[in-house]
Amino acid sequence: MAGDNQPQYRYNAALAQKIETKWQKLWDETGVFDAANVSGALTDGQGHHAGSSTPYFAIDMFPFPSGKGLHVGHPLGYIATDMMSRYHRMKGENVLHAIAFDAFGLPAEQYAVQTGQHPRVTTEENIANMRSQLHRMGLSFDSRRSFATTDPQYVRWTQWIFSRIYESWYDPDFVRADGGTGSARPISELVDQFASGQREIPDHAGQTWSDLSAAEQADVLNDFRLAYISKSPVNWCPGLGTVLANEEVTADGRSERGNYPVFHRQLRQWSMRITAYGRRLIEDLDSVDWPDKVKAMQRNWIGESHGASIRFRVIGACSGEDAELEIYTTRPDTIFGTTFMVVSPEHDICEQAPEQWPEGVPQRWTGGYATPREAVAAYRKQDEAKSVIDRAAGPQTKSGVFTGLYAVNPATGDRLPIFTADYVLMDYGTGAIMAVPGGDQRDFDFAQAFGLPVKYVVKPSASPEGSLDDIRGVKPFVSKTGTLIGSSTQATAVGGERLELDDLDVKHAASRVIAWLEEEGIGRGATSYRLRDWLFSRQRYWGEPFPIVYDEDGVPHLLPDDQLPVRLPEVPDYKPKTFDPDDADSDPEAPLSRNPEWASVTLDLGDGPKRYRRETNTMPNWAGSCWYYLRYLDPSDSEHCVDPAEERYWMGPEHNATAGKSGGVDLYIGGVEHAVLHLLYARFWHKVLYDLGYVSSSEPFHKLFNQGYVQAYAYTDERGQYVPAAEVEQVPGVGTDGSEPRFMWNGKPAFREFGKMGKSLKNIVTPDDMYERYGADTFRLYEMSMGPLADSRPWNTKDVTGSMRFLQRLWRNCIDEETGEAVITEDVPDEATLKLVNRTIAEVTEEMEGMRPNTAIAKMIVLNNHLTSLESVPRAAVEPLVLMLQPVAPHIAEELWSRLGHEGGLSHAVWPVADGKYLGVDDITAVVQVKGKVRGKLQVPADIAPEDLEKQALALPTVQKWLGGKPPRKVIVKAPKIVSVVPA
RNA sequence: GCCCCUGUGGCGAAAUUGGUAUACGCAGUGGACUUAAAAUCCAUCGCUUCGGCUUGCGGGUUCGAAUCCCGCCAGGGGUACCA
Repeated sequence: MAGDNQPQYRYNAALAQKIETKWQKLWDETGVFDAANVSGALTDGQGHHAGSSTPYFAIDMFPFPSGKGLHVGHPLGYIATDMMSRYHRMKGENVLHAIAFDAFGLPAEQYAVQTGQHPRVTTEENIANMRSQLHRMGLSFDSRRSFATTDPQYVRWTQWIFSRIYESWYDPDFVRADGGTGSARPISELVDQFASGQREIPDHAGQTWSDLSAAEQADVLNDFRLAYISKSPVNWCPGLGTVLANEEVTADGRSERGNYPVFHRQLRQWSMRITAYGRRLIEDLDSVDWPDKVKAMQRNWIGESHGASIRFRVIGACSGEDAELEIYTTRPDTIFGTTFMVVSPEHDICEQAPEQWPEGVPQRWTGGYATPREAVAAYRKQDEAKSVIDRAAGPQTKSGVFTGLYAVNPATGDRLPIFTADYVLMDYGTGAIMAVPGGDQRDFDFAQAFGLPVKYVVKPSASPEGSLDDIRGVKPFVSKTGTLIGSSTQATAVGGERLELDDLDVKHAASRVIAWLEEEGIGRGATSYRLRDWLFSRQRYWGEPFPIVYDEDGVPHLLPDDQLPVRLPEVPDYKPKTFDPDDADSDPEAPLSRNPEWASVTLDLGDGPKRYRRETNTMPNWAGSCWYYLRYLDPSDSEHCVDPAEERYWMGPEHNATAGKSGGVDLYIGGVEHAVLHLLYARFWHKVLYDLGYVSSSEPFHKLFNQGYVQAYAYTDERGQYVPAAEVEQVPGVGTDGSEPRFMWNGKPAFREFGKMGKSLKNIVTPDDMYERYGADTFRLYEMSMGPLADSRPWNTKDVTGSMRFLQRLWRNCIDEETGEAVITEDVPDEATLKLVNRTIAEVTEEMEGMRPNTAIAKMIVLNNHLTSLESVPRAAVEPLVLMLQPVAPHIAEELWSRLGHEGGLSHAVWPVADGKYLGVDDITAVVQVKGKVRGKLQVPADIAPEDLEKQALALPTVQKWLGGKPPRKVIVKAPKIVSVVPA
C-alpha cells in the first residue's frame, strides 16, 4: 500500500517499522524498563529507586507457549497492562512489569507427541518464537525477570512450596495475627499434640503416639496434611490417560481438554485440602477489587451452604444393632416431612444390607433381586460403570433400590425405609439424605417412582389460602404437571408433638430444629461446601515430579530441601498411555513409572542409605501458575522462593495506596476462563504461604481485570466450506436499507458467520500481519480504541486505517514530511487551544485512571484534529499530546519527542498536569426545554443567576410559541445548563 | 430450570451516572490535488411526508429517562440430581 512517490518522512508502515525497531533496540540496550528491588541483585532499576517511589506491580495471566503462535486477539490484555505500566511509570512510580511462560502441561505434551519431538525441545522453540512476537509489540517488560515454569530453578521452588504444604495441617481454632481464625500450621505442632496426649489420636483411642508404628503414624498424619494421598472417587479420563480435577471436567461430564468422557474411579491419588479454606476463600473476596462476575463464580463454585447434620438410628443392619446414619440437610425444619432416606451407592451403610427382604416389601423396591444384599450389590456395580456423562445427563428418571434397612425419624418416631440411589452423591455432605418429597423436587420424583408417601410440612407463601392443619397429610402444593410448587423463605413450617414449629417461618424453624437436635444429642448445625479437595496428581511426563519417595513399607517420605529439584529423567519415552475413551475399566499408568532406573533410588534421608521408590505421578500444570507472580519479584533467589522483604515491598498491604488491606498485585489482567481454576488454586496456595509466614499479603491479586475476547467473522462458500476471510469482499451499496450485507469470494457468494479466530475458520489475522501493514503503534492504538477493554468485540482489519491516520496526522503536525525536521512554532497557543489542551489533559488522565483507553484516545484525536486546523502547531500544545500518547503508542511518541529536541527517553518522562486556570468555562450553551424536549438554546455566562436565566428562557419566541400564550405551570432552573418549562 | 451480563446509526462505539442522544473511528456521499488511480486534504453523513420522530418491545416514576422501576422479547456467559 505504500506508494513509491510518497514523501520520505511520511508516517507509513515502512517508517513506523524503522522507528519501532530502532527504539526497541535502544530500550533493550539501556534497560529502561528495569524495576528496582529493595535489596539483592536487582536494585539498579532505571530512573527509580525502591526507597523513593511508590511500587506498582502490573502483570498479565502468563501465556502458555503454544506452537500455533499468536493471533491479534491474544495481545489485547498484554497491551492494556503495558499501557497501564507505562502510564504509572510516567506518574513517577517504580513499575514492575514482567512476563514468564507457563510451559508444563497437557497441551505442551500433546504438541510434542504430534511433532515427535521431546516436549523440552518444542517448548523452548515455542517460547523463543513467542518472545520475538511479543518483543516486536514494544511491551515494556523487565527482561531480567523472565522465566519459564519448566526451568529447574523454578521447579525447585514449586517442589519446595509443595513440601511446605505437605508439611502442614489446618488448625481451625488457631487465631492468626490478623485476628482471623483458622490457619495452616506445621505438622510438627500436630505431632507434638499427639505425643503429649493433648490431642486424641483418631482411630487409635487409648494408644500413645509412640505405640504407633511408623506406617500407622504416617496414616494418621495423612488425614491432616494439606497435601495428602487418598483412595477416593476421582475423575478418570481414559482418552487422555490421566485423572483430572473437578475444575477440569465440564458440566456435561467431559474433559475440558480434548472433550473425552470422564469416569468416576476409586483410585489412590494426591489431593490438596483446599476445602479447609472454603470459608476464607469466600470471605476474603470482599477484600479484593475484582469483577463481581468472577467473585460470584467463585462463591458459586465453593458453594457454601448452611444446615444441619443429623444422626438417624438404623434398624435391621446385618451386623450389630446400633448402626447409625448421618445425613446433611439445609432444611432441618422439614424433618417432619421425611418419609424415606437415601444413601449414595458408594455409602458404607450399603454393606449392612440384610440377607432377607422385610415383610411386605413392594416388588418395585427390590429391583427384582432375591435379597437386599444382591440388589444393592447389583445396583452398585451398575452405578460404577456409569460415566460422569450419564450421571450428568440429569434428573429425568430416578433409579435406586431398597437396602432392606430402616431408619427412625427422631422427630416423629416413624420408621423410614433406606434406599440407595445415584441421585445422592457420595462426595457432598455425608453421602446420605433424609428425603422430604413434600419439599424437594428430586425426592418428590423418587417418591413418585417408588410409590412412597408424601408429607407436606411447609406452607409456601405462593399458596396463602389453607391453614396449617389443612396441609398435614394432604398434597395441596403440586402443579398439574406433577412438579412441586416451590416454597420460599417466607413459607411457614409445620411441626409435631415433640417439637412445636407451627407458624414459624422457615428460617426460624430451622434454627429451632437445630437447637432441639443439639439438646437431644443427635445432630448439630453444619456447613457444607460444594467445593471438593483439589486432585493434584496427573499421569503425565511433562510436569513437576513430586518431592516424595516411598520406603519398602510404602510409607511416603518427603525429600529434604537440599535434594531439590527432583528433575525429570531425560528419556525418549514421554508419551502418556491413553485408552479407548469409553474404556472405563482401564487403569492409569504414569509415564515416569516406565523408567525403573529413575523411579528406584538409593537415598540417605538421615538414617543411612536405603532403597526408595519415587512417586511417579507429576503435578498438574496449575502448580507452576500458582505462584509465578511471586517469582517476578525475586527471580534468581536461591535462598527463598521470594525474599520476604521484596514481597512486602511489592505486594504487602501497605505497598500502594490503591492496594486494599489484602495487599497483592496492583493489576492482574487475563481472561474470565480462569475464574475458578487458576484464580482459585493460586489464592489457596497464597493463603497457605501467608499462614506459614512466607508472604505478608493475604490475597495474591488485589485488582483483577478481565479483558474481552477479540472475535472475528468467518465466511463459507455455498457448500459450507470456509474460504479465506481476507479475500472476501463486501458487495457495495447494500446494507443501508436494512437488508443483510452480501459478500463475494472469487466471484461467488459467501456467507458470513461470527465467532472465534481460528486456523480452521481461515480468518486468522496475526500481529505480524499488523506490523507489516501498519506497524506496532497503530496495532496497539487500534486494539486500545476498539471499545471498552472488558467487552468482546469483532476484529475488522479495515478499521485499523483510522488509527493509522491519527498517528499520521499527529506526525505531520510536528514533522515536515519532506525533510523530517520539526515544523512546530514556539508561539504561545491561542486561548481556545490552551483551553482544549488543558481540558484534554484533565480528561485523558481521568480515562487512564479508569482504564478506559478507547475514550482517552478519542479525546486525544479531538485535540489533534484541532491542532491540524491551526496555521502552525505550537510546541506547548502538541508536547502534552505526545506525552499522553506514550502509553499507547510508545515508539512514535519517543521519535516525536526526540525530533522535538528532547534528550533522553520518554518512558520516565512526567505525565502532563492540567493547568486549572484554563479549565473554567466562561460562556456556556444553556438548553431550554419545554415538557422535556429541547426547544431553544442560549449563550450565557457560566455564572449567570438562575433568575436571569429563567427570564431569558421564557422570553424566547419558541418557548412562547410552545406555551401558547399561557403562563407556565412550573419552571425548573438548573443554572447554567438547563431550564425546563412545564406548560399549564 | 436457576444466577449474571448485554441490546444506542450501515458497522465498532460515546454520553460527566437522571439534564443538548449519536463524541471518536470505519464505511458511504460530494469536492480539491492528479493525465489517471492510490495516498492525502476539505466538506457532508440517524430517520423524516419537514409537522416532527428516534437508544430491542410495552407500561410506569419524573419538569426531564439510553440511564431508575415493573412486564415481555432477543443475544451472550456461568451453573445444574450439591440435599
